[in-house]
Amino acid sequence: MIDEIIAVTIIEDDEEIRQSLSYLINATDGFECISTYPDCESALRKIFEELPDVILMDIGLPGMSGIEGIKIIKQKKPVIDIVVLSIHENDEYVFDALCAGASGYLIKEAQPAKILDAIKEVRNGGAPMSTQIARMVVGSFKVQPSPHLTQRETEVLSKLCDGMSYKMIADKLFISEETVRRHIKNIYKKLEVHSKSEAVAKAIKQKLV
Amino acid sequence: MIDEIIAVTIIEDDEEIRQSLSYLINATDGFECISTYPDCESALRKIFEELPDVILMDIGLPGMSGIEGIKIIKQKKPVIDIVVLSIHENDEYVFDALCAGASGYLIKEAQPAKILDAIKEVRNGGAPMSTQIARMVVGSFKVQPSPHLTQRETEVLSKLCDGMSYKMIADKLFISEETVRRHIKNIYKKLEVHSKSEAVAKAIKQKLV
DNA sequence: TCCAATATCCCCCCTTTGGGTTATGGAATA
DNA sequence: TATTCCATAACCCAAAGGGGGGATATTGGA
Repeated sequence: MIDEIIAVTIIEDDEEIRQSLSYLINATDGFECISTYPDCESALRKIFEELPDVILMDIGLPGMSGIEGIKIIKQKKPVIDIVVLSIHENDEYVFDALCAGASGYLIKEAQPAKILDAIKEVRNGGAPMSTQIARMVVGSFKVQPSPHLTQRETEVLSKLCDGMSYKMIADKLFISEETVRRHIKNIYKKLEVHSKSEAVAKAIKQKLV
Repeated sequence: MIDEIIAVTIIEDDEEIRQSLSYLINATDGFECISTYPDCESALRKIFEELPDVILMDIGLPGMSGIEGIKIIKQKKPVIDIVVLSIHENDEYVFDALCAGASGYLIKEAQPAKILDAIKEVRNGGAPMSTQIARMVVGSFKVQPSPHLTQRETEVLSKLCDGMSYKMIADKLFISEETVRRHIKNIYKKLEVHSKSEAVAKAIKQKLV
């Protein structure tokens, strides 16, 4: 696996960047740039025959956005690893790109060696990212301190999130529907909400369940 | 900043690991291990006076779990960076640890140089992780293809997730409540759910909104 | 040109939910 | 020991939600 040549495709509208990346890749042992495209549309017509191992993908493309392109490629060929090339380190598109299926996220100013490392790393099952991006991603997991729910309340809330009605919850927990209502009233107070859907939304977003 | 010595605290129940890490850190320029603890309880009694820059934290501790410890430390002193040391690369606790506030996640078998790098990296705003872990984290963002909702339906669903009632949605979109009902019926069909809370839960989990 | 999808609206009927109030026994804690 | 918190339970009432019909207008393709 490590000995094999990694086939890379570049999708990038800036011709200079495209060519210098392509040159860099072809000049390095173990890498081959098998194709380059200035936009997603033209790339999508060909890459499913070419089947590169890794795609270096710009986000700010003319026509179809890189995000859309990633979605389509990953849906059709999930084995292709996609590494995003972005201009800014602190990019609002990071999460969109990862949600769409990108496995890595680099800034264009990254040194050539970093880019080659990233290609190798993504091929080995890693997720190459700049340090700032990694911290953003990790930071997105952090949950803010939430109001304290009792054990029973948490239990009830979790069943609410499963879509159960008061009656179903009552049966499941072997308590009366009235008690379920009581717990839910208390939950609403603590979460400062006034309906099931608000409670469910808050519970899921704040990972209360 | 870069010139300053990074103060490190180690929380780790295995004495051998604890001491060898401590030795490693103290033997390296730019690092100082200011304290070590075999469990969270004893650490929590002291670290808020010692104020280390970085804590290397084991997860599988006797008594209070590392996850709990991270929560408490980050709640009280968010500036302290916490890097988790775990035994297995493919650890089920990764997400719990990151949600609790950890900024990095390493395996204990990592080479000494990697550990020192990680401490430096986390101090520079990065999120040091092994490649497998990084891929897990990034992978958790990917959304699976979802049933197609029309633009109007997505709009209505998003307002449902905000906790709005049929009536409020109708007013907001300048349509009748009946039309809102109709859209919601169609949404339920497509999502295969039978209540607002189920729809909201599904929408948020699958990032439909 | 006609069909399918979409967005809009209306009806009926019954269940579920949300907010208010009150009460009791047990456990924890101050 | 006294007090507070928790889980349990009941009642009332008005509003909201959910499932079943059916109807009309627009739009964009096949």
